[in-house]
Amino acid sequence: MDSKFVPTLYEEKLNDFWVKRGFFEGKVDKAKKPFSIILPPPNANGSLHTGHAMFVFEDILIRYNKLIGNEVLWLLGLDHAGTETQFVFEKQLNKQGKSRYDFDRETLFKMIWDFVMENKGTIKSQLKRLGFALDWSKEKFTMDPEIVKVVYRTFKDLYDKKLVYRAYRLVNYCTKDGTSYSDYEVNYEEEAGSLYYLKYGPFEVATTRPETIFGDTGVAVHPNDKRYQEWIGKEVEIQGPIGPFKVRVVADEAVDPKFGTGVVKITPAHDFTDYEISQRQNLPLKQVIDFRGKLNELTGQYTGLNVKDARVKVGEDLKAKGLLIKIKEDYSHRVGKCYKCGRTIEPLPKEQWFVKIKPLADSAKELIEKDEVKFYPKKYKRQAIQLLDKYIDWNISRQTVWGIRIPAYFCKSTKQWFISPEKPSSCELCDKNDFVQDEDTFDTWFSSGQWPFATLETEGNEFYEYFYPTSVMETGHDILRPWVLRMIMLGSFATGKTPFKTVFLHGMVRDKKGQKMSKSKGNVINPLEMVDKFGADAVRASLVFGIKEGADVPLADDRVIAMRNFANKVWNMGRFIKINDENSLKKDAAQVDSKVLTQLKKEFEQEKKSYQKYMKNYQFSKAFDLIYHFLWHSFADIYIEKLKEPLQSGNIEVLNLLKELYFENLKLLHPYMPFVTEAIWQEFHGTDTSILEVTAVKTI
RNA sequence: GGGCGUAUAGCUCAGUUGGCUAGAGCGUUACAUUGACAUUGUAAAGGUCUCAGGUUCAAGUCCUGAUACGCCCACCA
Repeated sequence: MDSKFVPTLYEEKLNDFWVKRGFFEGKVDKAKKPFSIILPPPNANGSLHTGHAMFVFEDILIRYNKLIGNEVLWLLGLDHAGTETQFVFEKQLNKQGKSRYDFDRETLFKMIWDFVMENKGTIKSQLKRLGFALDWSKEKFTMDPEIVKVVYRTFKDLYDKKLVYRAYRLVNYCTKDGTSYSDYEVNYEEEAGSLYYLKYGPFEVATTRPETIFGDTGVAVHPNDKRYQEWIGKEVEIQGPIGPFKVRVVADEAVDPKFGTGVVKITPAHDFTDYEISQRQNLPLKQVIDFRGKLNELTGQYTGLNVKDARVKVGEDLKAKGLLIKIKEDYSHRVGKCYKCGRTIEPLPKEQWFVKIKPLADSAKELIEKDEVKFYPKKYKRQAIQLLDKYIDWNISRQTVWGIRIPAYFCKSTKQWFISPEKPSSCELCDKNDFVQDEDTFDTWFSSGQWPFATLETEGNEFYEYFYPTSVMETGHDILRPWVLRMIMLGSFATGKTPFKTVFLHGMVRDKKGQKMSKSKGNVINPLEMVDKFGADAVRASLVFGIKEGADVPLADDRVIAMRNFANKVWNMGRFIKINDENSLKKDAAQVDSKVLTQLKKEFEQEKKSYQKYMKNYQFSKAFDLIYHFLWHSFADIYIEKLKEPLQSGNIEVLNLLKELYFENLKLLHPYMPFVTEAIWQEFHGTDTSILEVTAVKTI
């Protein structure tokens, strides 16, 4: 054995060896207990980032379960990541001075498809470099035809059970990306604006958006506000920039009588609160801003102006007409921004497909409350329930080309929608064939929300029955709501079962100072560079060592170096034992105090017991800490030192005990540091053997 | 405004149902060793465990309150 463990000499070789031996190809084996994890599919639009390195927790679980003799499956998959990917791709196009409008739908789709296929390869090789024991023989992609079939089936089932409906309502629309988004793809930011106080018929109102005045269809006051009782229910005439118009005065609880004058102008088409009021009060909806973010033909001379310019112009013109009372400058308020491009989100009315959430959320809640799905760390159970309580209907339509096209067909003669995986041959109502397919694609989360059962189904019924529900869903706590909860909702809807028995949520990877990584801060670390420098074992272990489960973890050189040193220490323990193993048996060997051996055995038994307990409770950091301290500061620093002389003089009892306990510890350590442990194993037992072979494992 | 979380050594973090003479990694200091390992060993310095009350024989650990920071949710015309 070398005097140092050099990761680069082993990593690729061992990875190939594991794949070749098929250790992690999931098979139906009724004699064994199944243990399955579905990899949260990385977005196939770039390369691996530090967050993906946290999948190490899944690898620990998979390797541990393999070692204790379970049949494991860690299913590899990738996500097409609809709007995300299209956004990334369009940025590339823009660099070449082009835009998505330069291409027709089919061409654009094909271009993105090629782009994604290229990235898929990159990501897979990166996952492999981290030593992840995925089942490389069964790769899934969210746009695989078999997956799409399942997604279509779920959509139809939801529709048939009245849990999908089409509605014309306000959506979050990004006029730059040209698509609507769901509610939490909008980030609210504090922004300084101007608050305009307007003369508004008999009232005075305050607004940050005077340009929406053309879409006003009502004016609201609080029902108990004594100042305005006489007006409620009446129609009043308002002087506007392009002449007078009439609105109805309504009384609504949503109005805060203490804010401003206690009077609100209602623009149902361009403000969410106003939209809700209009629904309650039966006020008409009048769209005056189009999907490019410009004022439309209902705004007279303002037609074609973008929102920002129109705001200033309308303000000026109202002032000229004596309708502007005052402007409060530097008025700080919160504005919705597109989470991708940062542009202000425009609430616009649009016809879209929605999932009715309440029944789905209720059944998901029940599963969680009954612990059919368990959460680690435990605090997320309560958080999950709270989030489910607040879930609102889910807009699943996206106006992007890249995605799974919604299988909905509109019959132009009957004006009816039909849900069907393929274009219907004729209309059920009119017998004509006059269909047009919905242009939109599904929200990515609609397909990834079906991931566990959809992927397993494509492997056949027996396979599905064996591995579903999966054992653990391990992912970042940031996608509890958009992904984990949706999987529970859609999974239980489609299969009648929870898609996974346990949820384990890890924290975020930070830089060495504990700061969030971001391109603008320039503190982004590429995990693969760390692997190049220090080895995969070291990078993996550094993400686990000394960090409470679920907490954020700093990815820092000194932490990785410490783990590289540990790997080397373990290697050298083996080297020392091996050197003496080759000396072997002498008759005049030095004797040893048997108490030392008893003490060593006892310490090991305790270590093993605690290890098992920690692994069972998902306390990965503690289990690792245990091995770290036992191996380094007991086994090496105390026992090897104490037993050095007997060992070197050929005491076979000592040699055998040290060997046995050392190998046992390699097994315990293997889930955390697969490469160094396997490399050592092979140094002792030959390169055609593996620590992963069940025959090698007797005592964990 | 609602919810959650965190405050422990210079830095990054552990500390399970209260028993701690409070630990680890990195850093610092001294010494040792090229004898499995300098990616090493031995030892040392360094903490009124954010603050104020309370429960208890006993509190970093439980309760109440305060302060600071972080996250999630709702979103103000």
